[in-house]
Amino acid sequence: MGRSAEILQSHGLKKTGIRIKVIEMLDKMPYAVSQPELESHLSDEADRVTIYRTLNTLEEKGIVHKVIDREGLSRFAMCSSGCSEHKHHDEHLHFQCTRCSNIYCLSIPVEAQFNLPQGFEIHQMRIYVDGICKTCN
Amino acid sequence: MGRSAEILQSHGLKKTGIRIKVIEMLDKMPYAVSQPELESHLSDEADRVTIYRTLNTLEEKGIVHKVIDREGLSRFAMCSSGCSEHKHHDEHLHFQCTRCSNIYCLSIPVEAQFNLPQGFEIHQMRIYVDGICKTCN
DNA sequence: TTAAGTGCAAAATCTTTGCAAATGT
DNA sequence: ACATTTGCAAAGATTTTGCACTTAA
Repeated sequence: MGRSAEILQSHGLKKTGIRIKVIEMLDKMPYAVSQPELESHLSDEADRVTIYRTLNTLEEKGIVHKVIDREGLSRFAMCSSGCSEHKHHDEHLHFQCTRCSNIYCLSIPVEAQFNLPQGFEIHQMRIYVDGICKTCN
Repeated sequence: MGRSAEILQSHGLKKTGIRIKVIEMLDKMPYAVSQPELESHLSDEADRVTIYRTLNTLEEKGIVHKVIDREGLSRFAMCSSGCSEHKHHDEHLHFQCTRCSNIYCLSIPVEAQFNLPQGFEIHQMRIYVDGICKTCN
């Protein structure tokens, strides 16, 4: 059984053709993929609505995570280990290239320091970096 | 002449009623305001389309800046000094409350350290913090 | 006076929902 | 067999565009 099928099975999801193809694509891509990108790769095999539903399901189960880009559009990437159904461990750094717009989820250690004003309580931090990616550079 | 009118004049924009009202509202609010919020405050005085166009114009001129929230929706806040027509100095910290969803643009010093992989070049960093704001706490 | 701004209608995107048909287990 | 998933159509939500009318300078 392939890695995609294993992932689905271990999360209690049916191993359908579309889910496997979506996971395989996200697994292969070094950056977060938008729904339109997925759609154009799967256009003859899957309906747009099914792709939306697949992505939502995979996100709910902690298999992929959604990254909102600079423009407010959703992009999806495989979760690193540490995500589960109800908690996304999503403290890595998101790098969006200003040239190709691709978002790379970089698993690098980040240290950040700041003092929130009185009364503010932090739960989670998300860091976005804009710049030029290794492919465009 | 009021502060809003002065801002418009100094950026070479006509001082229209709607623009003044939008700036006054953003100026008053301690957090970033969404288009729907503005719309409900101005519904009898301005068309939805005009609000969109006003916000875009003000953003282009460096008067307000747009913050994309967790859900990918746009919210707008007055720019701190340091923004100009072509460059938004937007390195402050964005705090979004998980309870009321309001986004506070906090002008506090932030120190962040990380090493990007070879070939990645940073231009700008954006930090988003999720948690509980001072009003909900 | 006249270039810019506004309102209305309509379109373009992106995303979700309802329901019947198809599919995985 | 049966609950889940899929496809299609339709609706929602957000944002943009076209064009005639209005307004600030």
